Amino acid sequence: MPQTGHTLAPHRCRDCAKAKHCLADELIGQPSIPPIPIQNTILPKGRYIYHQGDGVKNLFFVKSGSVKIAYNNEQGDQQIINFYFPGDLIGLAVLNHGQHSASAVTLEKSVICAFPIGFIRTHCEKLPNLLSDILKRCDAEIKHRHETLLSSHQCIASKRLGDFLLELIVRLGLSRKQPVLLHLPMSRADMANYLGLAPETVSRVLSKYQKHGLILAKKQNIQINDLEQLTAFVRQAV
Amino acid sequence: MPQTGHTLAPHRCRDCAKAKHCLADELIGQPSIPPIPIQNTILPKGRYIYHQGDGVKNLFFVKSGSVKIAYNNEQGDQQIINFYFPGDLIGLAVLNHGQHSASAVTLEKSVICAFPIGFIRTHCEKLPNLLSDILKRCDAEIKHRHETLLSSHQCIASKRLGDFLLELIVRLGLSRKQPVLLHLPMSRADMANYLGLAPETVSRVLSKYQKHGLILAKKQNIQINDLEQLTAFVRQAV
DNA sequence: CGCCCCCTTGAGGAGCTTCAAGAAGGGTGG
DNA sequence: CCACCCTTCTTGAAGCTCCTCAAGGGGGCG
Repeated sequence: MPQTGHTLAPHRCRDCAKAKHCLADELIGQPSIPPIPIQNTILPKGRYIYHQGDGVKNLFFVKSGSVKIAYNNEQGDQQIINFYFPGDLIGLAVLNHGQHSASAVTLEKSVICAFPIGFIRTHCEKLPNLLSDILKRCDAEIKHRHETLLSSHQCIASKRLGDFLLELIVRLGLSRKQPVLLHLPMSRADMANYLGLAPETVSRVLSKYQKHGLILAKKQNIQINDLEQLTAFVRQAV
Repeated sequence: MPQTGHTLAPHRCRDCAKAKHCLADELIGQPSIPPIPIQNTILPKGRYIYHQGDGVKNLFFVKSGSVKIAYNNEQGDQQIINFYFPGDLIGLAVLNHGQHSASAVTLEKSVICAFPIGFIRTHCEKLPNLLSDILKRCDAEIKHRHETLLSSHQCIASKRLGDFLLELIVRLGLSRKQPVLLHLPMSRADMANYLGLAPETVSRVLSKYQKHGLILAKKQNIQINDLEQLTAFVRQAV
């Protein structure tokens, strides 16, 4: 991790309130495993966790805040690959790789935990749950990328965006008690880039939803009034 | 590998004419490494090498022919992820994974070589070149997926298709002496699905290229008359 | 020889983008 | 604390790309 953030005091996983939702769950109370040399860092908005091309040294656990992963090609065009939220692990599908295929940037003030890859490699055989958890997350990640590609090739804008909102509700573990209050840490431009749309189109679709009473969109905050109807619309749409 | 193909006689890498372009290159003449239990199979057109959801047991090397990788969602929609040609390795980015995230199907009569993953895991530390070759291929694969996603979100049909043709020329190692003769083993529908277009659009773009004298399209066979102009067009297009 | 599938071509229209202008919100400096 | 600015978001109008629907052509295989 670059020296751009504020590094907190050295960290013991057994003291971490989030350990249950983290890789480290299994590591707690394993006397045979040495303490993990965790870097626990608090980063402001817009800070790079790593840059595309950097060597892969850590897996990163999002404790709070949110992160976008962005790929840049030689012409300077950007493609946002995915967004990450508390409980997510960043850097998967790169466990074998020499360098990061894209950059990771915080979308808001975030606390990020760094796990040295070397440690995971060394101890994964003693910790079968650790490995199987990583594999499960990898599988989900790859499936997600296939799904989004399929969706961006075959579905209209309002379905893609609706799917995105519904997915966020699930991933953020929001209560389904209505109205659902959804905070979007990314800009309209980021959402649009991720979904393969123009920012104006994202605005228009949200306005359309609002006109039908499904949601109430106030910049970064979306209040979802009718989850069933939104779900029904998304299911039925192409 | 399913029992749907014709399994050739047990195979020794040192006898394989393609070994130089294969994982096995380094394995030849290593007395400390036991012989690889290679399955060498000849498959007709349209045969599955593996199905989505199957357990991952092998990496597959394409010795001849071609293969498409296709993801199917629960609704039965399909997304073609990539195409593979002689010299390519299938099953990368899954070295860590329990099951295949998509299906692999031959596009024509093909000879496919199966490397047991377990063997690779066991011996990769004794064979640094083997591992670094795999990592290099993985990196290229991930970068390729980012590029295609970016392209399908930002570029018009004729650029996407032109890029695809130019990429195939490079990947197939075709001589750049004009006219370049390019054989497309996949159907128009497969190309369209991969590029996120309608089959009719693929036809129309090829016709447009032909009208401008850049290519001569005869079903599966494309004769590229003016590689420079095609490249120039693709570079300049959005 | 005939069937079938794939490819091609045309016409029409839907959906999204682009361009442009205005509104709203957050941050900064006086 | 207020005024200003700048960025981001919204909304409108026009235009273009691509899709859908439909019909015709060609090659391969039985």
